[in-house]
Amino acid sequence: MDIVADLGASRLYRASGESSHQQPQRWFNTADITVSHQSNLLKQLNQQRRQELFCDCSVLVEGQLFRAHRNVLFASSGYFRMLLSQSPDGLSDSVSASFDVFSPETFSVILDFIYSGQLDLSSHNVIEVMSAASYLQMNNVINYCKNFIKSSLDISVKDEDSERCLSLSETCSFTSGAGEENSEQQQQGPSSVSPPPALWTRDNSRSQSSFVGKESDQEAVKSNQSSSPVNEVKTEVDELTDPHDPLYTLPGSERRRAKGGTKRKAPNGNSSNQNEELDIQEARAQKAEKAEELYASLPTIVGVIEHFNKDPVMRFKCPFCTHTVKRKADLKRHLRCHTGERPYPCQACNKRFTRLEHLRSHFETIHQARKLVCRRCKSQVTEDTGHVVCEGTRRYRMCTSCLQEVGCDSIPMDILKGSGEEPSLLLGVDGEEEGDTKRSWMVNDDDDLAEDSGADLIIQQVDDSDEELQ
DNA sequence: CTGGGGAGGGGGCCC
DNA sequence: CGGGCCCCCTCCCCA
Repeated sequence: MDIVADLGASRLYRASGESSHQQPQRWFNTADITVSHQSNLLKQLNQQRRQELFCDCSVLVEGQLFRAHRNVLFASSGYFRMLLSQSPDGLSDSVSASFDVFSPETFSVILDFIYSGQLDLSSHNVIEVMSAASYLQMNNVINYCKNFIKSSLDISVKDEDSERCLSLSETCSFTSGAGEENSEQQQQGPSSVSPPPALWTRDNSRSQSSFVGKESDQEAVKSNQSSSPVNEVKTEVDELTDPHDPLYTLPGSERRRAKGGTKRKAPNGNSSNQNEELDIQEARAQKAEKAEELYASLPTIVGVIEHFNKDPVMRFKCPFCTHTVKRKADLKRHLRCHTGERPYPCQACNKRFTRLEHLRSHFETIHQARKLVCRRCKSQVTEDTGHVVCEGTRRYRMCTSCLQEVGCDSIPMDILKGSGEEPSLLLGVDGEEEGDTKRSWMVNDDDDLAEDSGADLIIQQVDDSDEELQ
């Protein structure tokens, strides 16, 4: 039976054994038969593996021996493909490959996937499986893990497709076809892998964000510089940089775009907005929780050895991308760009940051007018000559002459309503610091105004669950 | 349309 | 290991 059109939508087989240039006698669709055949074949192979029949290679993982078929491994893993093709006569029957970079349990999950198409993922093993898959260059497994993680983190699809929001199930099993991973699929990327239902569609649109482009570029460069098999696997960071917060947890470009697009969001007040806020907060809390879970479950296998000038250097590999860092703490910091976690909210404007230093910088620049530069003429000012101008929660300095030119009349003096208090620094519950339609202005000659007026930076690392609720 | 500046994000590394 | 600093990059806004 000759395959005429294989793997296409219509699997057409010729019943006769004629060569292709001859007229076919009859055609029939054998898609069902094919699926059934593949399934049976895989089942047979799996049985053989379990009974150690015809197993022609062995894999040693931390002392535990796994028997398998080299052709199956070859077909499933880029790593094994490389290994087997380097060896002149393939792997010998003796122990052929050994790994210490992941656990036997993890390899067992992957081997089961290779032989069954079933990937037994849980929140406890997903990172390790993903990292191992990265090492073994199994893009489809990586993609499933990414989807799994994404489904864990992507919990705020409340806008257009809230029904597709998925909470993290403790354990789930993704199913694919055979454990194949051909080069076509690698090139086609994630879209070529059948996604778990309802997990995929949304974020494909995000994959074109510029944030992703930036990182992808960087990673591409880095991976080119590395000879580590781990780093040869190009994963698409974007699917994981899954922002769910409408504003603050978006990756840079999108967030700014959203910020610019919705430019100055309306003051809070109506109930739908409040509900939305609550949703956002809830989503944030869940995201932070999942991020913590991820951090907690970070396995030691993220450590990889790279060689610089033949000196082995221990580095920690990001399970989401090809980036490696020297220190685990740096990896944790880096992971925030994947998890979207922003633990440092600005008390003045509620903007959130991934790092304390960014928050501090933002606060000093935006809310404390620390820059001794006239905003209008850009000239250097001193604490004495630079008058602090307040615009909403935003503060900056203007030199005396610019202030006179602009005229205090043109600067709407702030509506303090006689309270004598700083209006907009009262925890900025209006949200975005520039988001007020009713801008509050004031000129203050007190250089220490910011410090004295309750505008101190209150550093507060939150778990997202209960802050901003007041 | 374009270039400059501001703001934010991320990496490396020192303390 | 966390905090902090420096640097670089990107994006957006605005003149």
